Amino acid sequence: VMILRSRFLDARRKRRNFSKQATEILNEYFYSHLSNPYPSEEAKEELAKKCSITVSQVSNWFGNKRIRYKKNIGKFQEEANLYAAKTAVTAAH
Amino acid sequence: PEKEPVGNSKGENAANWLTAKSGRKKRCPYTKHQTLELEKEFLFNMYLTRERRLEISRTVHLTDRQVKIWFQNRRMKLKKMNRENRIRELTANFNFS
DNA sequence: CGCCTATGATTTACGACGCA
DNA sequence: GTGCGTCGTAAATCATAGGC
Repeated sequence: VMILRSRFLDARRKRRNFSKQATEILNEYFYSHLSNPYPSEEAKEELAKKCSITVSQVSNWFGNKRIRYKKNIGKFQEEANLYAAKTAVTAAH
Repeated sequence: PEKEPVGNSKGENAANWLTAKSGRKKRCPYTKHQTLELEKEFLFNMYLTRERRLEISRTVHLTDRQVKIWFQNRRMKLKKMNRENRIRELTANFNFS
């Protein structure tokens, strides 16, 4: 129990990158709303739940993503195409 | 409750978000000393009178607008910390109690 | 291992809106 | 009308995780 406790409390100190699945979900939303990538509070809550992160973390992620995307669209082109293709496939079925 | 609605109703309002907000002062990180003084004052009271604000702004060499905004931001930070601490306590209770 | 970049979080600064 | 409140955000910066 003590080990679990300390591990849990450490989790707030040490930053952890989000899981691959979480990043996947966030990117899917971002690139499928590229004309206006500003999720509502409700959408943020849903994304947070699906990604197992907090709403604040969702906000941080979108804030970082928007600024970094627009600072260098070229760098994200491949990623954009990838998710565009992915959502096109899921939409067709 | 849609915030940040610069006009924009429902429809397609394409790549306007890519437009940089220009004319804004560049963010300038405050010194340790400035932050410490502001934090001390915040501990004393979260809200400033005009008098106190002017006084502080002189001692830390910031404009009174900067001090006002710093307190606004600081209050938002505190609010966020409280929000997340409550959630953490609940989660901690669930794991081991 | 050290260096480097990607990434998540935090810090300034402001516009939009509310209220007294 | 003015002035300060919150809220959501842009943009820069910080801290460090992780890859090479």
